[in-house]
Amino acid sequence: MKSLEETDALLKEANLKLTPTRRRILKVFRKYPFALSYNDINDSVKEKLDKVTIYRTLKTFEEKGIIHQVLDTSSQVKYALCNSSCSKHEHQDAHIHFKCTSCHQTYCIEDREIPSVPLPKGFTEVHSSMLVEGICKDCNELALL
Amino acid sequence: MKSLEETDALLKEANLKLTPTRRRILKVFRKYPFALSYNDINDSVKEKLDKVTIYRTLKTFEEKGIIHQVLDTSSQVKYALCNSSCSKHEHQDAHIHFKCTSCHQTYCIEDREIPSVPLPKGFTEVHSSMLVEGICKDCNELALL
DNA sequence: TTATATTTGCAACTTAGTTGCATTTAATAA
DNA sequence: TTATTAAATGCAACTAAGTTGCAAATATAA
Ligand SMILES: [Mn+2]
Ligand SMILES: [Mn+2]
Ligand SMILES: [Zn+2]
Ligand SMILES: [Zn+2]
Repeated sequence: MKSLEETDALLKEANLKLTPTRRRILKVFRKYPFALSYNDINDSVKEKLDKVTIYRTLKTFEEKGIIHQVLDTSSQVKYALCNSSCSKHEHQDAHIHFKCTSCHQTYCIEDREIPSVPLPKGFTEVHSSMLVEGICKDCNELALL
Repeated sequence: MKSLEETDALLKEANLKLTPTRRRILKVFRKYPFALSYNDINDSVKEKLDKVTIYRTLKTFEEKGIIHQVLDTSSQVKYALCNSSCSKHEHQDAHIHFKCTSCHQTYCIEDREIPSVPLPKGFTEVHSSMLVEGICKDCNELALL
Protein backbone atom coordinates (compact mmCIF):
# COMPACT_ATOMS: atom_id res chain seq x y z
CA MET A 1 0.00 0.00 0.00
CA LYS A 2 1.59 3.22 -1.21
CA SER A 3 0.07 5.67 1.25
CA LEU A 4 1.10 3.62 4.26
CA GLU A 5 4.69 3.86 3.11
CA GLU A 6 4.36 7.61 2.70
CA THR A 7 2.85 7.88 6.15
CA ASP A 8 5.70 5.90 7.65
CA ALA A 9 8.24 8.00 5.80
CA LEU A 10 6.70 11.13 7.32
CA LEU A 11 7.04 9.71 10.81
CA LYS A 12 10.58 8.52 10.16
CA GLU A 13 11.66 11.93 8.91
CA ALA A 14 10.27 13.45 12.08
CA ASN A 15 12.21 10.99 14.25
CA LEU A 16 9.02 9.57 15.67
CA LYS A 17 8.43 5.93 16.50
CA LEU A 18 6.11 4.10 14.13
CA THR A 19 3.23 3.29 16.43
CA PRO A 20 -0.23 2.03 15.45
CA THR A 21 -1.79 5.13 17.01
CA ARG A 22 0.29 7.51 14.95
CA ARG A 23 -0.33 5.60 11.76
CA ARG A 24 -4.06 5.62 12.42
CA ILE A 25 -4.23 9.33 13.11
CA LEU A 26 -2.12 10.21 10.08
CA LYS A 27 -4.35 7.98 7.96
CA VAL A 28 -7.36 10.01 9.04
CA PHE A 29 -5.64 13.23 7.98
CA ARG A 30 -4.85 11.69 4.59
CA LYS A 31 -8.44 10.62 4.16
CA TYR A 32 -10.04 14.05 4.44
CA PRO A 33 -9.24 17.16 2.41
CA PHE A 34 -10.09 19.55 5.24
CA ALA A 35 -8.83 20.43 8.71
CA LEU A 36 -9.68 18.11 11.59
CA SER A 37 -10.40 18.65 15.27
CA TYR A 38 -9.86 16.25 18.15
CA ASN A 39 -13.49 15.22 17.81
CA ASP A 40 -13.22 14.57 14.09
CA ILE A 41 -10.29 12.26 14.71
CA ASN A 42 -11.88 10.54 17.66
CA ASP A 43 -14.96 9.82 15.55
CA SER A 44 -13.04 8.64 12.48
CA VAL A 45 -10.66 6.24 14.13
CA LYS A 46 -12.10 2.74 14.43
CA GLU A 47 -10.12 1.35 17.37
CA LYS A 48 -10.92 3.76 20.20
CA LEU A 49 -7.94 5.75 21.36
CA ASP A 50 -7.55 7.57 24.62
CA LYS A 51 -8.38 11.28 24.54
CA VAL A 52 -5.02 12.19 26.02
CA THR A 53 -3.18 10.15 23.43
CA ILE A 54 -4.98 11.89 20.59
CA TYR A 55 -4.29 15.35 22.01
CA ARG A 56 -0.67 14.47 22.65
CA THR A 57 -0.23 13.04 19.18
CA LEU A 58 -1.63 16.20 17.64
CA LYS A 59 0.77 18.31 19.65
CA THR A 60 3.71 16.11 18.67
CA PHE A 61 2.77 16.19 14.99
CA GLU A 62 2.51 19.96 15.16
CA GLU A 63 5.91 20.33 16.80
CA LYS A 64 7.48 18.12 14.15
CA GLY A 65 6.01 20.05 11.24
CA ILE A 66 3.61 17.31 10.13
CA ILE A 67 0.41 19.25 10.78
CA HIS A 68 -0.41 22.89 11.47
CA GLN A 69 -3.13 24.61 13.44
CA VAL A 70 -5.78 26.29 11.38
CA LEU A 71 -7.29 29.47 12.76
CA ASP A 72 -11.01 28.87 12.87
CA THR A 73 -14.17 30.24 14.39
CA SER A 74 -15.17 26.95 15.97
CA SER A 75 -14.51 26.26 19.62
CA GLN A 76 -12.14 23.37 18.91
CA VAL A 77 -8.66 23.68 17.49
CA LYS A 78 -8.37 22.24 13.99
CA TYR A 79 -5.29 20.86 12.29
CA ALA A 80 -4.36 20.20 8.68
CA LEU A 81 -1.49 18.35 7.05
CA CYS A 82 1.48 20.52 6.24
CA ASN A 83 3.01 20.49 2.84
CA SER A 84 6.57 19.33 2.54
CA SER A 85 8.09 22.77 3.08
CA CYS A 86 7.17 22.74 6.76
CA SER A 87 9.84 21.53 9.12
CA LYS A 88 10.17 21.07 12.82
CA HIS A 89 11.89 24.43 12.85
CA GLU A 90 9.35 26.50 11.01
CA HIS A 91 5.82 26.19 9.73
CA GLN A 92 5.51 27.54 6.24
CA ASP A 93 1.74 27.99 6.14
CA ALA A 94 1.41 31.42 4.64
CA HIS A 95 -1.70 30.37 2.75
CA ILE A 96 -5.28 31.36 3.38
CA HIS A 97 -7.88 29.10 4.96
CA PHE A 98 -11.46 28.81 3.84
CA LYS A 99 -14.29 27.91 6.17
CA CYS A 100 -17.58 26.75 4.64
CA THR A 101 -20.54 28.12 6.55
CA SER A 102 -22.70 25.32 5.19
CA CYS A 103 -20.71 22.12 5.85
CA HIS A 104 -18.48 23.77 8.50
CA GLN A 105 -15.32 22.30 7.04
CA THR A 106 -12.16 24.35 6.82
CA TYR A 107 -9.86 23.97 3.83
CA CYS A 108 -6.25 24.98 3.27
CA ILE A 109 -6.04 26.98 0.08
CA GLU A 110 -2.38 26.22 -0.41
CA ASP A 111 -1.96 28.19 -3.60
CA ARG A 112 -3.35 31.46 -2.27
CA GLU A 113 -0.83 33.50 -0.35
CA ILE A 114 -1.92 35.87 2.38
CA PRO A 115 -1.58 39.38 1.00
CA SER A 116 0.43 41.77 3.10
CA VAL A 117 -1.15 44.90 4.50
CA PRO A 118 0.83 48.00 5.40
CA LEU A 119 0.54 48.59 9.14
CA PRO A 120 0.29 51.88 11.02
CA LYS A 121 3.63 53.40 12.04
CA GLY A 122 5.21 51.63 14.96
CA PHE A 123 3.65 48.23 14.36
CA THR A 124 5.87 45.50 12.95
CA GLU A 125 4.61 42.30 11.37
CA VAL A 126 5.93 38.84 12.07
CA HIS A 127 3.20 36.59 10.70
CA SER A 128 -0.36 36.82 9.39
CA SER A 129 -3.29 34.54 9.02
CA MET A 130 -6.42 34.96 6.98
CA LEU A 131 -9.70 33.12 7.18
CA VAL A 132 -12.22 33.46 4.40
CA GLU A 133 -15.74 32.30 5.15
CA GLY A 134 -18.26 31.36 2.51
CA ILE A 135 -19.56 28.37 0.58
CA CYS A 136 -17.18 25.64 -0.51
CA LYS A 137 -17.07 23.99 -3.91
CA ASP A 138 -18.91 20.85 -2.85
CA CYS A 139 -21.71 22.76 -1.16
CA ASN A 140 -22.09 25.12 -4.12
CA GLU A 141 -22.35 22.15 -6.49
CA LEU A 142 -24.90 20.40 -4.31
CA ALA A 143 -27.01 23.55 -4.34
CA LEU A 144 -27.21 23.45 -8.13
CA LEU A 145 -28.90 20.04 -8.28
CA MET B 1 -19.13 63.36 32.69
CA LYS B 2 -19.12 63.21 28.93
CA SER B 3 -18.25 59.55 28.40
CA LEU B 4 -20.99 58.35 30.72
CA GLU B 5 -23.51 60.14 28.58
CA GLU B 6 -22.06 58.57 25.47
CA THR B 7 -22.19 55.18 27.10
CA ASP B 8 -25.80 55.65 28.05
CA ALA B 9 -26.63 56.81 24.56
CA LEU B 10 -25.13 53.61 23.16
CA LEU B 11 -27.31 51.50 25.43
CA LYS B 12 -30.40 53.55 24.65
CA GLU B 13 -29.87 53.20 20.92
CA ALA B 14 -29.63 49.47 21.38
CA ASN B 15 -32.88 49.38 23.35
CA LEU B 16 -31.15 48.04 26.41
CA LYS B 17 -31.97 48.99 29.98
CA LEU B 18 -29.44 51.24 31.67
CA THR B 19 -28.17 48.98 34.40
CA PRO B 20 -25.09 49.49 36.58
CA THR B 21 -23.60 46.27 35.24
CA ARG B 22 -23.86 47.35 31.64
CA ARG B 23 -22.47 50.78 32.37
CA ARG B 24 -19.52 49.24 34.19
CA ILE B 25 -18.69 46.81 31.43
CA LEU B 26 -18.96 49.45 28.73
CA LYS B 27 -16.73 51.72 30.78
CA VAL B 28 -14.05 49.04 30.78
CA PHE B 29 -14.23 48.80 27.00
CA ARG B 30 -13.84 52.57 26.74
CA LYS B 31 -10.86 52.50 29.03
CA TYR B 32 -8.67 50.16 26.96
CA PRO B 33 -7.65 50.54 23.32
CA PHE B 34 -7.51 46.78 22.70
CA ALA B 35 -9.85 43.81 22.66
CA LEU B 36 -11.00 42.32 25.97
CA SER B 37 -11.79 38.82 27.15
CA TYR B 38 -14.15 37.76 29.91
CA ASN B 39 -11.16 37.59 32.22
CA ASP B 40 -9.96 41.06 31.33
CA ILE B 41 -13.36 42.45 32.19
CA ASN B 42 -13.73 40.43 35.34
CA ASP B 43 -10.36 41.73 36.54
CA SER B 44 -11.01 45.36 35.60
CA VAL B 45 -14.40 45.79 37.14
CA LYS B 46 -14.23 46.90 40.75
CA GLU B 47 -17.55 45.66 42.09
CA LYS B 48 -17.46 41.92 41.45
CA LEU B 49 -20.00 40.73 38.90
CA ASP B 50 -21.23 37.24 38.38
CA LYS B 51 -19.50 35.28 35.64
CA VAL B 52 -22.79 34.47 33.96
CA THR B 53 -23.81 38.11 33.94
CA ILE B 54 -20.58 39.14 32.26
CA TYR B 55 -20.86 36.45 29.60
CA ARG B 56 -24.50 37.29 28.98
CA THR B 57 -23.77 40.99 28.77
CA LEU B 58 -21.05 40.36 26.20
CA LYS B 59 -23.44 38.29 24.12
CA THR B 60 -26.12 40.94 24.34
CA PHE B 61 -23.71 43.72 23.37
CA GLU B 62 -22.54 41.67 20.41
CA GLU B 63 -26.08 41.02 19.21
CA LYS B 64 -26.88 44.71 19.44
CA GLY B 65 -23.83 45.79 17.45
CA ILE B 66 -22.04 47.42 20.38
CA ILE B 67 -19.03 45.09 20.37
CA HIS B 68 -17.66 42.51 17.94
CA GLN B 69 -15.69 39.32 18.40
CA VAL B 70 -12.07 39.51 17.42
CA LEU B 71 -10.51 36.40 15.92
CA ASP B 72 -7.52 35.63 18.08
CA THR B 73 -5.08 32.85 18.84
CA SER B 74 -5.78 32.88 22.56
CA SER B 75 -8.12 30.39 24.16
CA GLN B 76 -10.60 33.03 25.26
CA VAL B 77 -12.92 34.96 23.00
CA LYS B 78 -12.05 38.64 22.82
CA TYR B 79 -14.35 41.54 22.04
CA ALA B 80 -13.76 45.10 20.91
CA LEU B 81 -16.03 48.12 20.64
CA CYS B 82 -17.67 48.52 17.27
CA ASN B 83 -17.50 51.76 15.42
CA SER B 84 -20.77 53.52 14.75
CA SER B 85 -21.37 51.81 11.42
CA CYS B 86 -22.19 48.52 13.13
CA SER B 87 -25.83 47.86 13.84
CA LYS B 88 -27.82 45.11 15.39
CA HIS B 89 -28.44 43.89 11.87
CA GLU B 90 -24.90 43.74 10.59
CA HIS B 91 -21.39 44.01 11.92
CA GLN B 92 -19.23 46.15 9.70
CA ASP B 93 -15.85 45.00 10.94
CA ALA B 94 -13.98 44.46 7.69
CA HIS B 95 -10.77 45.72 9.23
CA ILE B 96 -7.68 43.76 10.18
CA HIS B 97 -6.74 42.89 13.73
CA PHE B 98 -3.25 43.00 15.14
CA LYS B 99 -2.04 40.79 17.95
CA CYS B 100 1.13 41.73 19.77
CA THR B 101 3.23 38.71 20.62
CA SER B 102 4.93 40.65 23.38
CA CYS B 103 2.08 42.20 25.40
CA HIS B 104 -0.55 39.79 24.02
CA GLN B 105 -3.03 42.55 23.33
CA THR B 106 -5.11 42.56 20.19
CA TYR B 107 -5.91 45.83 18.44
CA CYS B 108 -8.52 46.73 15.85
CA ILE B 109 -6.77 48.46 12.97
CA GLU B 110 -9.91 50.21 11.84
CA ASP B 111 -8.37 51.99 8.91
CA ARG B 112 -6.89 48.92 7.25
CA GLU B 113 -9.34 46.98 5.17
CA ILE B 114 -8.98 43.26 4.65
CA PRO B 115 -7.73 42.75 1.09
CA SER B 116 -9.74 40.35 -1.02
CA VAL B 117 -8.13 37.23 -2.42
CA PRO B 118 -9.44 35.48 -5.53
CA LEU B 119 -10.65 32.02 -4.54
CA PRO B 120 -10.39 28.77 -6.51
CA LYS B 121 -13.30 28.05 -8.85
CA GLY B 122 -16.39 26.93 -7.02
CA PHE B 123 -15.68 28.69 -3.74
CA THR B 124 -17.70 31.80 -2.94
CA GLU B 125 -16.79 34.34 -0.31
CA VAL B 126 -19.14 35.82 2.25
CA HIS B 127 -16.80 37.35 4.80
CA SER B 128 -13.10 37.39 5.67
CA SER B 129 -10.99 38.04 8.69
CA MET B 130 -7.31 38.70 8.98
CA LEU B 131 -5.05 38.59 11.99
CA VAL B 132 -1.59 40.05 11.81
CA GLU B 133 0.81 39.08 14.56
CA GLY B 134 3.88 41.06 15.50
CA ILE B 135 5.02 43.79 17.85
CA CYS B 136 2.73 46.67 18.69
CA LYS B 137 3.67 50.32 18.79
CA ASP B 138 3.97 50.52 22.57
CA CYS B 139 6.16 47.43 22.80
CA ASN B 140 8.39 48.61 19.97
CA GLU B 141 8.85 51.97 21.69
CA LEU B 142 9.64 50.35 25.02
CA ALA B 143 12.31 48.26 23.31
CA LEU B 144 14.08 51.43 22.14
CA LEU B 145 14.68 52.77 25.65
C1' DT C 1 -46.87 53.71 42.93
C1' DT C 2 -47.51 49.57 40.95
C1' DA C 3 -47.06 46.10 37.29
C1' DT C 4 -44.25 43.58 34.26
C1' DA C 5 -40.71 42.30 31.31
C1' DT C 6 -35.87 42.26 31.75
C1' DT C 7 -31.83 41.53 34.13
C1' DT C 8 -29.01 39.47 37.58
C1' DG C 9 -26.97 35.84 40.66
C1' DC C 10 -26.45 31.26 42.21
C1' DA C 11 -25.72 26.38 41.50
C1' DA C 12 -24.95 22.93 38.69
C1' DC C 13 -23.40 21.43 34.27
C1' DT C 14 -20.82 20.87 29.75
C1' DT C 15 -17.00 20.86 26.65
C1' DA C 16 -12.12 21.31 25.41
C1' DG C 17 -7.93 20.40 26.87
C1' DT C 18 -4.07 19.23 30.55
C1' DT C 19 -1.19 16.88 34.23
C1' DG C 20 0.82 13.12 36.94
C1' DC C 21 1.84 8.63 37.12
C1' DA C 22 1.94 3.69 36.21
C1' DT C 23 2.14 0.41 32.38
C1' DT C 24 3.31 -0.95 27.79
C1' DT C 25 5.92 -1.01 23.59
C1' DA C 26 9.16 0.30 19.50
C1' DA C 27 13.74 0.51 18.50
C1' DT C 28 18.33 -0.53 19.36
C1' DA C 29 22.12 -3.26 20.96
C1' DA C 30 24.04 -7.63 22.81
C1' DT D 1 16.62 -13.69 19.42
C1' DT D 2 16.31 -11.61 23.56
C1' DA D 3 17.19 -8.02 26.85
C1' DT D 4 17.34 -2.93 27.65
C1' DT D 5 15.45 1.43 27.79
C1' DA D 6 13.60 5.72 26.28
C1' DA D 7 9.43 6.95 24.38
C1' DA D 8 4.50 6.29 24.00
C1' DT D 9 0.08 5.11 25.86
C1' DG D 10 -3.94 4.88 29.10
C1' DC D 11 -6.30 6.01 33.22
C1' DA D 12 -7.94 9.16 36.68
C1' DA D 13 -8.33 13.37 38.21
C1' DC D 14 -8.13 18.15 37.20
C1' DT D 15 -8.54 22.98 35.02
C1' DA D 16 -10.49 26.65 32.23
C1' DA D 17 -14.03 28.60 29.31
C1' DG D 18 -18.51 28.99 28.72
C1' DT D 19 -23.73 27.53 29.31
C1' DT D 20 -28.45 26.41 31.33
C1' DG D 21 -32.37 26.61 34.53
C1' DC D 22 -34.51 28.96 37.84
C1' DA D 23 -35.54 32.19 41.54
C1' DA D 24 -34.87 36.93 43.18
C1' DA D 25 -34.19 41.72 42.07
C1' DT D 26 -34.82 45.95 39.38
C1' DA D 27 -35.41 49.42 35.35
C1' DT D 28 -38.93 51.33 33.00
C1' DA D 29 -43.50 52.59 31.65
C1' DA D 30 -48.33 53.01 32.93
MN1 LIG E 1 -3.37 25.29 6.08
MN1 LIG F 1 -12.11 45.02 15.36
ZN1 LIG G 1 -19.14 23.24 2.41
ZN1 LIG H 1 2.52 44.92 22.57
